[in-house]
Amino acid sequence: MEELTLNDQEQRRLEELEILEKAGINPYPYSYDKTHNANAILTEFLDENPGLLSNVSVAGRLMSIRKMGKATFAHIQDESGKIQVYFKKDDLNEFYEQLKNLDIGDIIGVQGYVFRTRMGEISVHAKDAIVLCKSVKMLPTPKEETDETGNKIVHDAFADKEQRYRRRYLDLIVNSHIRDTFIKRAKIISYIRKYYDEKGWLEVETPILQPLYGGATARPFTTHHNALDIDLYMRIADELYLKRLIVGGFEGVYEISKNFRNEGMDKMHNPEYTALEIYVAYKDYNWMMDMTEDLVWNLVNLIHNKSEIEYNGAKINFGKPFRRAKMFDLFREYVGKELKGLSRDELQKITGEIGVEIDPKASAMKILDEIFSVKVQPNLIQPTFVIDYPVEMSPLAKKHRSEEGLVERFELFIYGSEIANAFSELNDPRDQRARLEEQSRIRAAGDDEAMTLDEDFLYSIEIGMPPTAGLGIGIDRLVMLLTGEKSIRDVIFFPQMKPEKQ
RNA sequence: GAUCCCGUAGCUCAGGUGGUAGAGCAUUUGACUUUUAAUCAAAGGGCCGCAGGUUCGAGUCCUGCCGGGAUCACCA
Repeated sequence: MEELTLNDQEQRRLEELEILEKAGINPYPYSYDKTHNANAILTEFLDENPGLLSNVSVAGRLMSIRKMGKATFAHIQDESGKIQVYFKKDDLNEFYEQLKNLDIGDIIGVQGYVFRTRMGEISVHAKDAIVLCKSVKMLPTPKEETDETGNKIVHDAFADKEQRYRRRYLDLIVNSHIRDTFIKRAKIISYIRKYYDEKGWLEVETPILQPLYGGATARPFTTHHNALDIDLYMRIADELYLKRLIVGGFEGVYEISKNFRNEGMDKMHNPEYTALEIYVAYKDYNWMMDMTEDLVWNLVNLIHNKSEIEYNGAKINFGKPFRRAKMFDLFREYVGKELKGLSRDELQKITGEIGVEIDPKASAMKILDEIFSVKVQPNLIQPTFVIDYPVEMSPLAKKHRSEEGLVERFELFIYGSEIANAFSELNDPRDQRARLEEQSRIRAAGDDEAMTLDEDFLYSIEIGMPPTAGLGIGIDRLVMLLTGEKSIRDVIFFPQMKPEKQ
């Protein structure tokens, strides 16, 4: 028990528990035969033929009780929704007496027939009922009202975000609509699996504990393996392992992986988050763009049954094809200047002119990145593939086939947020070694986010990787977009929170 | 990490210039055999986030700390 002292209501519930037991009732029985969920009853009931549901059993959590002497109405809530239950003293012997020992929050099973009340609500008339779990703590108790226009008004909603995140189970019980967000999340992930599996690509698992971390620029979590007495890092990306599998002969592999990044938290970042990465041999980034577009289009239609959605007041149209724009063209469009080929100092001068603040020590790459995120990115509301990045920004991407100084890379932006990142994967071992060595120099110069040099990965590239297209998608952000949620914490069941200190 | 705002009953919230802690819902008792934010009558329930300080007196003023939210910085 968290608290040593019980409040009066907790004490009372424990007393009720004992009363039930003394009456020979097990408040925690082992199973219950449930024939229907709440939603099934509501959809299957026919006023012309109520006999169809003359004997059903439902089970769920008591969410409201309205006692009227010798009759009692209650709502129980199961996974599918709520159903009203009607208890009539004459129809129930000892259970009606036990009703006074039940509270909101207890789980019960009810068997009886379905009917429509005078007030018009489809309800289960109880012939028998049983306690399935006695709750000994109070539940936050919102009340719902339906106004004349049919809108639901919730009173005293359990709205404290901190409590909602820390005690997600309460949030799920009481704010039942948030359940939908997580059901959609599960649908999205399972659709992605189906989409890839049907194409014959293999879902794989690669190490979360890695002796060297790589595949992205980010600070890792460090942990320690006792038997080996070595430090290990929790993965920041699975890219380097998935490419090893392509080297090994698989021609399409994907992983839906938890990545861990030791960085700040806010409504777009949780220290652990879910990424999808996929690598397909003999393909390039153009092909991957088509595939990404098709996948995202399908997901939007899966969730919304149409290809235009509204997010935070903005209409977003996923009609194919998505806009495709070269990075430096976007700079011309939104900054009004040609930034291609400019030196670091020239870029810095421009930041002053256009009012973008940068770290005075920032590299040319970082300055470009900063200008992009301040001046360009917020304008990319409609789905936009930004393509062809400077080589320095992308140490794992293949040099552009026709444009000097660029790589074949795209990122998909929607509502100003980066959803996907992909490239024609670099498979020239000489170039790959040179790029990672350059990263090591940057790292040695003090940028602890630059990539580490993974000799085994280089070895695998030296063995030879076929031409390959690779893609990463931030699943949490995609789910946010598709469910309309504004904070990553609302699409993760248990977001990271600071521990509460006494 | 920085700035601003917030923390009072199980939940949602009130508590001008400091003066014995409030409401609605929830809970308890009673009435009520088709109610629905059920209703009516009565009752119980609080380390006012934590710790200091100012004061005769602090929920209220000051300082520090803990937790949260928003914005910014880093990142996906």
